[in-house]
Amino acid sequence: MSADSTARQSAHAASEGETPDPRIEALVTDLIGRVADKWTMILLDLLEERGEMRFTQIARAVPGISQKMLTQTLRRMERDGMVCRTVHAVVPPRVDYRLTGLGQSLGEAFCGVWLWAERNLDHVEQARRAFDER
Amino acid sequence: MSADSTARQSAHAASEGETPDPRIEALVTDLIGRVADKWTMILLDLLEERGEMRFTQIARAVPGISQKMLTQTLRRMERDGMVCRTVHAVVPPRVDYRLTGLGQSLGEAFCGVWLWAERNLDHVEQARRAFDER
DNA sequence: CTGAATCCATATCGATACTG
DNA sequence: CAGTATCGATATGGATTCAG
Repeated sequence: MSADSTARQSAHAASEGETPDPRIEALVTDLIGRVADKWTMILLDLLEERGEMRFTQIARAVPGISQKMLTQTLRRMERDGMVCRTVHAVVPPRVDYRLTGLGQSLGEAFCGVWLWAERNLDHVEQARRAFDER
Repeated sequence: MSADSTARQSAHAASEGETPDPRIEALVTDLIGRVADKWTMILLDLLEERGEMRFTQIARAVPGISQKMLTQTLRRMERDGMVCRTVHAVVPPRVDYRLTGLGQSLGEAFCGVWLWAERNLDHVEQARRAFDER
């Protein structure tokens, strides 16, 4: 980690310990907080793998999700500029969702986390069992 | 994204659309859900930047966090094998926290997400304003 | 089919007070 | 100093119902 963009450097530069310029920290934190929830990440991964999908198709591909959370998550992703929503004026209604360039770039950024999770899954579960035995 | 580990491939291989082997999906999802919360990510970043830190030191370095959440997050990270907790038998008490190898590797995996957030912060805020004006 | 709206249970988090 | 315990407000998420 230890991000080395100019923004983050300025946030840590001044007096090192005391959160010198909280504004950027706060914004980044907020953004990550929004972006890093369970469903957003799953949808990001799904849409990157499968390209354009319609509502019901997504719902079927993500077993645990409720229709409410699906709508909510897609809306927020649309608002954040991650996905593009296309409404086809047909009956029955048909709405397609696909990642924008911004969404794709975020998906790529998260790729490392997915790989890490898959690779270290056993490791984490083992650590948990060891911890719980005390 | 589109993780290409053997685990994930097997999860998507069989019948492509219908979540063929939900077990691995569920575990990865769960793991990411735990790992990707706001405070965990911030602590991960902080400990990677600063190395070993003690409790109060961390609390001061993370302005928004409550003492409750700090303890809770550190405990969960310890349980998941991300951080190592060292209690020094002195008075007043002194407890040091540092990332394990597992924690470091996760921090590195998240580095890309941090950089993305910093780089695309303006982009996202602009997208939100555009969306909200409708 | 694609939602929006409502109800309700639970989880989360911050504030506060107390302890070894 | 480094926690634990508790309370209350708020957020979150699922189930259900209704609508264009």
